Amino acid sequence: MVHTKQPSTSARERLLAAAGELFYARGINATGIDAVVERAGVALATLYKHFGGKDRLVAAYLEERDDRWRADWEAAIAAATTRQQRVLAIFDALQRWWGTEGRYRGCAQVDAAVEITDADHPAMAAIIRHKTHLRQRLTELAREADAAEPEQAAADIVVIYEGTITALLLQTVPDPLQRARRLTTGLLPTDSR
Amino acid sequence: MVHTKQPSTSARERLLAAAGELFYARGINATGIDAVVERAGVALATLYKHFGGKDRLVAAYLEERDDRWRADWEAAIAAATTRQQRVLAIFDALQRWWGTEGRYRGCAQVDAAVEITDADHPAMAAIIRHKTHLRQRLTELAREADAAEPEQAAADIVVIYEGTITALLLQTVPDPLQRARRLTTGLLPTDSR
DNA sequence: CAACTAGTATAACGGTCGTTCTAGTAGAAC
DNA sequence: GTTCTACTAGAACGACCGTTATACTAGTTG
Repeated sequence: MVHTKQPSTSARERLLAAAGELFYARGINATGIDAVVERAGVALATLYKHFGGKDRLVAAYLEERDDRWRADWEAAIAAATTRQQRVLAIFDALQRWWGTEGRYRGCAQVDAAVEITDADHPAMAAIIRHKTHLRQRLTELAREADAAEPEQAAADIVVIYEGTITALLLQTVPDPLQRARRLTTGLLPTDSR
Repeated sequence: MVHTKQPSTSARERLLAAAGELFYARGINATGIDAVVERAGVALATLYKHFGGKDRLVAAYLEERDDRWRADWEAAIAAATTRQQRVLAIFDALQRWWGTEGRYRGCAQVDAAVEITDADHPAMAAIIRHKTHLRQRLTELAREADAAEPEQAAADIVVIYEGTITALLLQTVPDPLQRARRLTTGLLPTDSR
């Protein structure tokens, strides 16, 4: 049989897309390399050519997701009208992801941190990178919103943010996003507009 | 019921102890049944005799941990001096667990919810049971502390609590426990004692 | 004594895991 | 026209997975 059709997207992109769907939906450890390859419609050797192994594919999956998250978050920040709402925009972005995912499974980086126990795993760097940026960007936003202690406010918001994600995952609490916005608002000076 | 309590203490208990250590430290999916059996110093058939399979062993592991958590939490509540501090006692108990675990891996029930995707898994009931009790008990404590809306306060505290656990796991934030106590205190009326 | 119980040790089952290897094809570049 | 690149299909690997089965031991109990 002749297989002349050239794929519209590159093999690497389709591998990342397949890995993104399967790792997030079924978990990293429960998802075999064969399943990723099959969903991507790609040869097994191509995966090893591009990523060298499962561990590095997992790391790439987390970084790709981080990139997308940052873009969506920044979009939500840009759409906010007040400096206070720019801080709250993280929950707008979270709400969007929560509603968009086929079945919400929480933060991919946190999930990975739960599944991976080896500290030397290449995915660890991606997890730390994601959470470090989260805190730094929130600190900037809190400072712009005239928070008395921007670093402290940002750290508090991180706690609230992580709790919101878990609450959305477990469905243990009604309206966690609304709660998070209210709790966060209490940490910021009232908007001068 | 003819099946009265036999003095079969060691085998079952040692299986639960081994499962508790391995599942929590290495994750559920990454821990094989053989490793549990080996650590427990027990025959493989004994595991199947008592639990019928891995899924039910996982569920038993989560329930055993929930029992221990409740006991420690209640002890922390009993040790608190004011009604406000009785609400905050959940963070005393959390701090104790965080400091006691060899290596803290977050809430076992949340970790299990991340690893398990099948909604029919017997462990799901244990997870829901744990989180439901959490909210109900917090509601009682908030009511006793004269919170204006005990259910709402308890739900807020759950969000803060879950966020604290994730923050402790990822070490992404300084002093999450202190933060949680301060945020929670803001949700309660000042103590009249 | 005989039956039952709880436990032991060991082997085998079909299946999946991540990884490596061989061999081949289509198209672009030199 | 040959080489190079990106990809394909498929097989094989040793290891481990959860589960089941067989056969045996020791202590209790009727």
